Amino acid sequence: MLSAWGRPQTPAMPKAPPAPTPPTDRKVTLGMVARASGVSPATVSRILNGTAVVSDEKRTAVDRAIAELGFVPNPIARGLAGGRTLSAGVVTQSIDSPFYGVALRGIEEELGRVGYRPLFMSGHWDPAEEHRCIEELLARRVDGLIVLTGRLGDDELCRVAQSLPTVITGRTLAAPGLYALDFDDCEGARLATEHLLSLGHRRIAFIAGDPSHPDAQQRLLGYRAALQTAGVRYRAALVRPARFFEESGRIAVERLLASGEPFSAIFAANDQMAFGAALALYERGLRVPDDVSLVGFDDLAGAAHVIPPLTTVHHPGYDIGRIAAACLLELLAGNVPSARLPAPALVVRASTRTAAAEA
Amino acid sequence: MLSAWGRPQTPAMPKAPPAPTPPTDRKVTLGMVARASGVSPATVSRILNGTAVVSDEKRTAVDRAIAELGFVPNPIARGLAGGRTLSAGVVTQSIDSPFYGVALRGIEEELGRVGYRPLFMSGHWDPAEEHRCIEELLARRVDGLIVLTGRLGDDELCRVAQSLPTVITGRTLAAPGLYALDFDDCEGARLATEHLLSLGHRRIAFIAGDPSHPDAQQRLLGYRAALQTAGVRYRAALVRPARFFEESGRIAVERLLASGEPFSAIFAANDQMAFGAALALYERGLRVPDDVSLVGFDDLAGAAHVIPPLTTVHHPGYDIGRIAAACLLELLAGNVPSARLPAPALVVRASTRTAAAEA
DNA sequence: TTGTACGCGTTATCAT
DNA sequence: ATGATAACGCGTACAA
Repeated sequence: MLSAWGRPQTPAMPKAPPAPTPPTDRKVTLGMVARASGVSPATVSRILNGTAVVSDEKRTAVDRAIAELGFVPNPIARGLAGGRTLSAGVVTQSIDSPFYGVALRGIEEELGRVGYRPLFMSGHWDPAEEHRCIEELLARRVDGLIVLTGRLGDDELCRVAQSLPTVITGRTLAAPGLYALDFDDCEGARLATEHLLSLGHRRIAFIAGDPSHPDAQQRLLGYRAALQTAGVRYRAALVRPARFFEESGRIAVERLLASGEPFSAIFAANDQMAFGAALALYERGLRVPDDVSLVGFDDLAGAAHVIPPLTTVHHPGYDIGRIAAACLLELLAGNVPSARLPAPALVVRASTRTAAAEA
Repeated sequence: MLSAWGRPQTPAMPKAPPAPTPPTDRKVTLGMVARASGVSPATVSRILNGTAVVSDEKRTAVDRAIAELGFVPNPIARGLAGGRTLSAGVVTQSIDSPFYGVALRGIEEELGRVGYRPLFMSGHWDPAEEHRCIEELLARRVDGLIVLTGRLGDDELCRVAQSLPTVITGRTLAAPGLYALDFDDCEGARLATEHLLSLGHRRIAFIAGDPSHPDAQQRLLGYRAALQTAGVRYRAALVRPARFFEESGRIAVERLLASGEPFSAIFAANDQMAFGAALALYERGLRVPDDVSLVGFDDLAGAAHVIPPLTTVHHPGYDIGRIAAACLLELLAGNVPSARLPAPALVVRASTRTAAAEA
């Protein structure tokens, strides 16, 4: 292995061929194909779309012409004439979000299987911006829409869905043209809290995320539900709002520490805040999990490789994207989707352990 | 702060208005605006595009009609007629890459300032796939192209640039219609290594990244250059290839440890591998920075919040995206871009310290 | 300054 | 089964 690095050598060329390079001249139109193969444009179109039965001889002639000229249909013209653009609008919250990123990948892959392309736009958790995104997407004549959670009103979503097949994640909602895919955040949070409780923790702090955020609300509910089931009193002083980023989680824990309120475990409403929480503890000389147990939520790609590897609730971003896209495709095909999201599952790693004897 | 969580209350509504909701009926065409305002379609078009001077009375009449009807120009039709789609193709490597993600955000923001939209496609570091992405983007008639690094041959890139304004990052290249934005990876790696050397480290391991990856090659060069300048012998046994992911970095360090080759510091060619390296050390009971100093490359969003906060080379992904987009816009406007990328800079955090006395 | 007429590349609706 | 012909919504010569 190392030898390739130790001594000079001819640069390792990537092994893919130097590009197939068909005559793919741009500007080859359907009309040119028609003329070249001695048929009418309509026939070429029919062959391309399988719209009608065409005689075999014409078909082969056209196929040959297409190959020889390197014809590529123009989606723009297709969109104008046929009303389909083979593209789907996707409203995400931030194109570089570590969680939604994998969802976008799922969407891209699933859509790509049938020639559809996603058009991504970021709403930044702002209803007004999300509204603008949708307007723009509508203007660009996307064939369908996927909205990843977001804060848009249910009513507006339903309105949009009337004119455009729409899949929404992160909420439960039913309307014509709309399909909702809800993840059970509450149950996930319950699992996380229950895990901590089963390890003997009783004073479990909760870094809650933005109170106006629907996911955050559900996770808080799950936390409270688990506490209640276990007969552990809910203490408002152990619950800290934050803003879903590392720094925010860190500050929340610093304040918690400063407040003097005792706790032996922390459940953060997402992994990023959990990372920040871990840092705050570290800076105070507190060790995870020996002094404080820590659980996150999302199971980001990095969660398995932080120190110590983070126990967290698996939030299947990739599947969410893939399934949302599959459902949109169903809607576009005139079918009624029936797919559902996987249930949340706890991933136990190294950031949690049994509680020391407690007061 | 906490009170909002502790007791029930009316749910905090996001403060944005419930959507402006103009009469925005879809299907309002330019022709309808023309009729409604008593002018010709051409005049409406001219007003929309500022193509010619129009009398004030007609202009106001048209503006009013546009507002009243809620007219939105159809980009599809615009694309067909005018040849411009107001969209730019972006070939990235993976839509969920932690590094390129912020670059995409930069692109999205910069392009959005002038009404342009990015069309993202993932090439997955495969020249054949990148080729397909470009074909698809060409078919969709994007006005320009941004390619984020990638492995496509220089020759093919130049060919594409002849028919489509193109900005490429991660290499130096000049051709008509093409603008290249190269980041000095070599210098960045030199800075990192130099930092370690200045702290007294002499046996510095290098987790190198994929040898076939251009960035990896440059970073190796920088590492060697710094060593040479300092008169420290290059040891092939301290250099380990890996694949730019956490797990890969972890395995590389495990092997390094198993090899028995002594070292007091590790420089990883990207942050993700550095995270993996830190984990491998942790699992062996080795502490960062007390036992081993660690430096990464990229300065990912998470680098400041891992334990301990990672010393790393700042790789300005956001700026790269923003600047690439700005350059493409220049190209589109017929100008010659001249922007350059910021120089690499070392960010010293808590993962490095002076070397203990060495053998 | 403004309007007319045509074209962009494709699909859809008629005929045949 | 196939071919004219008319949209699709807009930009742009060209003419006025």
